[in-house]
Amino acid sequence: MTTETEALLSIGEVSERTGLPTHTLRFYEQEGLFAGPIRRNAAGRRLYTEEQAHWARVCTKLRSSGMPLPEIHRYVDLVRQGPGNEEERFAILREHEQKVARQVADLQEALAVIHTKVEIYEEALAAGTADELWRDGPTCGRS
Amino acid sequence: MTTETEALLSIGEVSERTGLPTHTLRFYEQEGLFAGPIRRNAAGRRLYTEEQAHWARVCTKLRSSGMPLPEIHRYVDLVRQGPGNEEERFAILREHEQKVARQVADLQEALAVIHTKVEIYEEALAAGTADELWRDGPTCGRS
DNA sequence: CTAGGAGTTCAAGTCGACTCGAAGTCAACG
DNA sequence: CGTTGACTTCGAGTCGACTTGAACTCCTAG
Repeated sequence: MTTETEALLSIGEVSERTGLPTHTLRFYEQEGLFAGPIRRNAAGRRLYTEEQAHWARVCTKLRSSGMPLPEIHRYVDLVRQGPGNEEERFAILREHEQKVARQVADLQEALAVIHTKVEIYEEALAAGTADELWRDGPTCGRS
Repeated sequence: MTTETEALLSIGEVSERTGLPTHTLRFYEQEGLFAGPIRRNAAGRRLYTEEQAHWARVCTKLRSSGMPLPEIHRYVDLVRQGPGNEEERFAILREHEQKVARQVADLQEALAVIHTKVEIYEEALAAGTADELWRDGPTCGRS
C-alpha cells in the first residue's frame, strides 16, 4: 500500500533541516534513537526518509527540553516493538511533558528573582544612587 | 555604622537554607562566587553572614537558570571592585534575564510539540485505535 | 575518655552529550 | 587524472559542574 515514492534525504540535508551536525545525527543513530534502520545507497551513505527527518526534528525538541538520550531510546524501543505498548509510550511522553512544565515554572521563578535585581539596578541607575548598590549590602543583597 | 549584631551561620545551616550540599558551598567559595571573604571561627570553620547566605540562594537561581559559574564570578568580581561599575553589572543581569526569557520561550515551544504528541496518544487510546500509532507512521510521525 | 558527627583541605573521579580527528571511500568536475 | 568536498567508521577527547574520597580536626554528649 505504501508506495516507495518518498524522496530520500542525505545526512547533509537532514542536518540542515534539523540544525543537528552530521556527527550528531550519526551519534543519535548509533545510540538507537531511530526506530527503523536508516537506509544506505550503493556507496554506503545514509538515506533518510521524510519521517526519519521529522523524527530527528522531534528529537531536537525532546533534547532541548531535557529528555535524556536513554529515555528517548526507551521510547523508540517501544515503537520498534510495534503495537501493544501505547500506554507505556504515552506514559513516557506525559511524564516528560510534566517535567517540562515544572522546568518552565522553575525558570519563571528564577526569572522573577533576576528581574527584581534588574529593576533595582534600573532604578538606582536612573536615580543616580547606584553607589548605594554595594557588595551584598542592604539594597543589593536583600532583594 | 553597621553594627556586628548579625547572627552567623554554619555551612550546614546555609546548606539547609539553600538546598546546596556543603561540598558545593565550599566549591562555590573556591570558585570565587562570594564577593567578601567568608569568616571562620577559632576552629577554622566557616561562618556565613545572612547576606552571604542570601547570595548563595540567589546563586542557586542564577545557576538553575543556566548562568555559567564563570559569569557569576565575573559579576561578583565587579561587586568586589566596589562602586563605579554598576552599568556593567546591570548589563550582565539584563543579558542573562533575556537569555532566560528566550529559554522559557524555547521550552514552551518544545512543550507544544510534546503536548501535540501526548494529545494524539490520548485520543487514540480513548478511541481504541492506538494500533494505528505505529513506527514513524502517518499518525504518529507527522505531528 | 571516647564515640559521633560536623567540619576542614586537597585531589581525583564522574557524568552526559556531544565533538573532534584520523584515515579512508566515492562521485563529479575541469 | 587529480582534486575537491561530502561522506564513511572508529575511537578518543572535551566540557562544565559538580561529586566523591581520603585523611584529618574539633566540639559535645554520655
